[in-house]
Amino acid sequence: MKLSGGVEWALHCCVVLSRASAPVPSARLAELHGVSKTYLAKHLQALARAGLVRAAEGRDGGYALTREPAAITVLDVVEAIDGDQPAFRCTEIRQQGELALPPEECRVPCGIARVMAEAERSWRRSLAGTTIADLGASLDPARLDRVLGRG
Amino acid sequence: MKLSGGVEWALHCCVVLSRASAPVPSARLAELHGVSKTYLAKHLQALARAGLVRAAEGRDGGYALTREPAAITVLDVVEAIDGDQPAFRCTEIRQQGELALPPEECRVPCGIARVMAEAERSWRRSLAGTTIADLGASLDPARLDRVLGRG
DNA sequence: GCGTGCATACTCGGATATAAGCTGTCCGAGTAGAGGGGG
DNA sequence: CCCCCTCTACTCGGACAGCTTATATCCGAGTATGCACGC
Repeated sequence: MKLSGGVEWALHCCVVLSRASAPVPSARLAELHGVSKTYLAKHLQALARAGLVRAAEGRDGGYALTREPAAITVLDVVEAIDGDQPAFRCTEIRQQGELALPPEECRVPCGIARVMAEAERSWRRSLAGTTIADLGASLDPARLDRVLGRG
Repeated sequence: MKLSGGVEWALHCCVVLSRASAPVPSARLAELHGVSKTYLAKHLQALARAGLVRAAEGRDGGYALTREPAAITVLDVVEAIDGDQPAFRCTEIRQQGELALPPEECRVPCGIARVMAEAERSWRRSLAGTTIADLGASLDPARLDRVLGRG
């Protein structure tokens, strides 16, 4: 199991945006973090599709958060980048092969699927317990504006 | 994020092995579940490398569990198939680019990495709370032996 | 009748092709702002 | 002095290759069993 590397980039970008006083272009965000500009742009598009950020076009445009940082959880960002499909997908093996169960015994979900789903719920609940505001608390807005202003 | 499809196969196989009275060949396990024989064999090798099952060679050989089913957790199987590396790997973005932090401020792990690691711990803890014995409770050993005996 | 040796068929194990998804890149469409000209 | 038009430069957005990883497969090495033979 591997999480897309873009998740880390997107989280750092959201933290920066939460403390920025004006929209920040995607190329600028890439420079701030030392990552690929074009590839980061792709992930920012995903954040925009999920409704977490809004793109301002034209000169002096860029990305900005659509909500208060305290209203955006880490889970929101992870799902925007990595998709909201569960990591484990039950293929109903219990109904296949020689050991197949009759359909009347398959009204309730497979026990294996239940365990995996419950674990993912724990994972999501944990991620939803931290917001962008929490992560951005240690970032000095003055320092950010100074770095952004020079650009 | 996507979990290897082999995890589901491996879990079902472990449940069968926990209720079987003799070693079961990999080809037989594949027929029981209606999946690819050769590919399942690959995953069973992974279980053997992890020490969860033991392969008996030669005629009437096959796979058997090495421990009591109650001593094998779902997490053990997941890590055997999918690897024990964390899904999120911090690349220390905070130390790269124009917004890089000085090394003396990076003694403690990055806040983002901490959140992701804690979520994975919750996920693993949940998976470790169920054993193969729990999953196999609903499988009738008599029926299994009947299906295996016909082979 | 019993022990031994052998042939056999069955098992696993690793090395090998194929497909999918993530990673990374490029160029075109659209827009907000700045500057110049006219009223 | 104010308003309007144009022009430019900058932004995003989707379409296009490269590469690592997961998926699926094949064939060879090794071994426990069953049988035949000799004692």
